[in-house]
Amino acid sequence: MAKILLVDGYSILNRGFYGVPLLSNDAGIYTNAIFGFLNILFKVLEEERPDYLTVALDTHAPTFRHKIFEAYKGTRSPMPDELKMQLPIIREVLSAMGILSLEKEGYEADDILGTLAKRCEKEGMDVTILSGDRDLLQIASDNIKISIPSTRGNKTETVSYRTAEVKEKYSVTPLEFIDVKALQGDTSDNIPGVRGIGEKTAQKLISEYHSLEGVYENLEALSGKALKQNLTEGKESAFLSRTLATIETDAPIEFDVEMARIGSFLNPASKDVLLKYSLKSIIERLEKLSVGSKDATPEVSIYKTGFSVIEDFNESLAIMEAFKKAEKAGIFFLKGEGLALSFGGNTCFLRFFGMFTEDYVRDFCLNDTGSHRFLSYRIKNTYPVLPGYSDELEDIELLAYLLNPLKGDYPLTDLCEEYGQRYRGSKKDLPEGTLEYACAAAEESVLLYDPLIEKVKEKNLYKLYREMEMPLSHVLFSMEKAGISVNRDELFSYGQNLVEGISKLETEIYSEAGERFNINSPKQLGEILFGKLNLPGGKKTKSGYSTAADVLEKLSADYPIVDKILEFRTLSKLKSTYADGLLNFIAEDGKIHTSFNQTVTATGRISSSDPNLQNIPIRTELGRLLRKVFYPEPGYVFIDADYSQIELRLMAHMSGDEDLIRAFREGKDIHRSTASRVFNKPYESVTDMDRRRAKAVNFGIIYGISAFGLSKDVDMSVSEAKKYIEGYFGTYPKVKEYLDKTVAAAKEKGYSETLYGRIRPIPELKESNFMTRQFGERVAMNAPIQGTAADIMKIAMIKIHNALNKAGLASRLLIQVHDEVLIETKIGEEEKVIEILKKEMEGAVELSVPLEIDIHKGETWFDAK
DNA sequence: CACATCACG
DNA sequence: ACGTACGTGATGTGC
Repeated sequence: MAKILLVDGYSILNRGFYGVPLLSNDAGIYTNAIFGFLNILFKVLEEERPDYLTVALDTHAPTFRHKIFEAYKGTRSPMPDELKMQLPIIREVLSAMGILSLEKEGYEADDILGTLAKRCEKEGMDVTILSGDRDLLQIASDNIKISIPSTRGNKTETVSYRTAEVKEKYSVTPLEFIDVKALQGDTSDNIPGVRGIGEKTAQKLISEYHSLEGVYENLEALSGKALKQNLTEGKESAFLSRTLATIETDAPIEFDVEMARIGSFLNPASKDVLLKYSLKSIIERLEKLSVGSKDATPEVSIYKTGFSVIEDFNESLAIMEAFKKAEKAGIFFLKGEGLALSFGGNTCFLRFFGMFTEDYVRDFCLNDTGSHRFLSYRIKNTYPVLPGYSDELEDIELLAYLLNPLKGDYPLTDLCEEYGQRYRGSKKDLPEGTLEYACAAAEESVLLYDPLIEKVKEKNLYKLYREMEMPLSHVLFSMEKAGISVNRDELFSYGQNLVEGISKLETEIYSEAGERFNINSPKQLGEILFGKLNLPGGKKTKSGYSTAADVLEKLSADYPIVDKILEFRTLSKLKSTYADGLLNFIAEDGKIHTSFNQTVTATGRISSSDPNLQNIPIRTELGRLLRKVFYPEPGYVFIDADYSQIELRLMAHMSGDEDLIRAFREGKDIHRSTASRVFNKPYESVTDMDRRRAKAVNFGIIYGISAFGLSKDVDMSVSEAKKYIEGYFGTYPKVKEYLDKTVAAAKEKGYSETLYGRIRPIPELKESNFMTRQFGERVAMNAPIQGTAADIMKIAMIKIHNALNKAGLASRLLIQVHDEVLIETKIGEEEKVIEILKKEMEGAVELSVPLEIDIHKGETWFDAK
């Protein structure tokens, strides 16, 4: 049964004040009441182990009940200043500790407690009210327990009352207790009662007659003249007192029990606050505090796989301690669930519960991890519980990726099979995201680390791993966590604006086709265009006609329907993938947090998914407008930096071609320069057409040249394209030489290599199929270029991240798009950020050609490009 | 689940 | 004679 602890804030604070000698911190602020309050609270938390906790406070305005009693003012004894000054502090402390506190103008804390208690009881919860006085006894029931602390010496004991205990002690029911108070009065609560009637008499009368009405109906039967007279004179006061004494149980309080769920009391904020008030001993106590219900699940459960799940605070802490001391241990964090640890041959899952939370683990369990190796699988996802980055962290997935980047994914079962380790989940991989999977990941991180690291060292990939991929994983984590702000309304209306165009084109297409069909179906579209309408350019794919853009573009001039189809495609792409698609990814913080994948691409590039922020439109005007919905946080601007022609510069460097190198050193427009040399024209006389063709050739060179590909791109004949390529190689013979050499080396070694030793196996080179082998050759030419560019950007990102941190700047890396980075820049830090970008990107590596970047600043991503 | 298409570098 | 440019990820269709 779920359990809630409701605390009468000021009454416990009062208890604390009088129970603890006056203490003040260095600043002369008294904190003894806070100290006493927290100690009583923790004591009860440990005893009761509730799931939920709420503290009720009084506002300082007069309450409804007291307003009707005119003598309100002046009767309450003044609060000592030393206590009064602690009232705001308790709010600060509770808030920092993440404890829900409630107050409502016009209501006393009692009313809040009574209301919440009854409401929670109705929902089937077990309720404990912690209060310093007995007013709350009227709320007691079988499910509502009133706990009243009493401090004797150093010890705090609590006395608890449910219905039975109230009856036993006071001989009245909880409800009758109101009437007792109505007769007896309560000076501290400004309840007058009946003059001359004290506790004993009041109890006796109500236990006999059960109510004020009962007492007055039987007035004649009472013995004692004075008593009768007192009662008669005090009748009006008695009934008024009852109103005053009755605690409201239906106050209009907004309360969702989940707001009250107990989390981690100890976090950076609460630690700061507690230190500020010299309450260090509270921090120590919190570190040992064990709270949280154990009702719901057993402390330890064991899966068939043999992994155990721990849900006991003390045991979790003990395991964490042992874990920290282990020389080598596996760790795998499962968001919202807990974490799997594996060391000393044992693997278990510590489930988050109570105050054993993500924050708690990071800030207090793993704060000082010394020099122990923590091994993980995709450690980026475990960084949330790790306090910082160190060279002692390891990631077996990155190791496996470096050894063979072709796979794209690295399931634990595969790795186990490849490196001869047992896998507890039998042959099939355990379902991802489960506690068992997490355990297996932690365990296999330990088992697979040695064989993997050995292989990595053997293949000279260690430096790449240690100095590039591991530090980068931390940078990527930081980027993912930061996220990029998106204006939801603007994104939505961007999508709405597309709808009109889409439906207009739709009807036009239907009318020109003479029938309705699914334009998004290439199959149906092909039938209409090439079957029914008989357009030229028939079959192409195995499943029928090709309706790809390059095919349709050739027809668009002659057939208006084709142009409309192309526009329809553009618009529906923007709508479904970008407008609608991105809306689904806006998190509660108003940001999109993409995943930057580090083990996906064959070349060493990073990829982005869920959503992909590396393919946000830019090439067309309409698409580009989408970038206006990406904006920096208030007080920040975007600064975007992109490498200029990095791949061609690398081609110049790696081939060593003097003419190409010179062109870059002289700062020439590289496509124009290429055109000038290849077509034998003065630089100034190069036409746009010349330049466009040269640009296409340059791209071809990077992609692994083929005449057919080039001919398709620039719409010329294959033989013409061949001539262009020959012309290019004639002009830049070292490039030709380099490409030939690169392919030959790849054929011999079976893989290509970047400047930094990153390898890409190319099994296609050994295939008998000519086509496949050709493909392998293009890959062999492209991978070192694309891969080296990726390496350089990775180096730059690490340096940028570290430089920003080291300079103490608030600006941060948000997005990487292969040759571009986007920095959310704090206003005022622009110059420093630009300086860092220039230094770290252009200076990431020394080549025979300069590396240059273009920098743009803007209020949105649109403006920053 | 494969395929076609198209968004980016 | 073959029939392609390199690297990604998301969407919608249709088997």
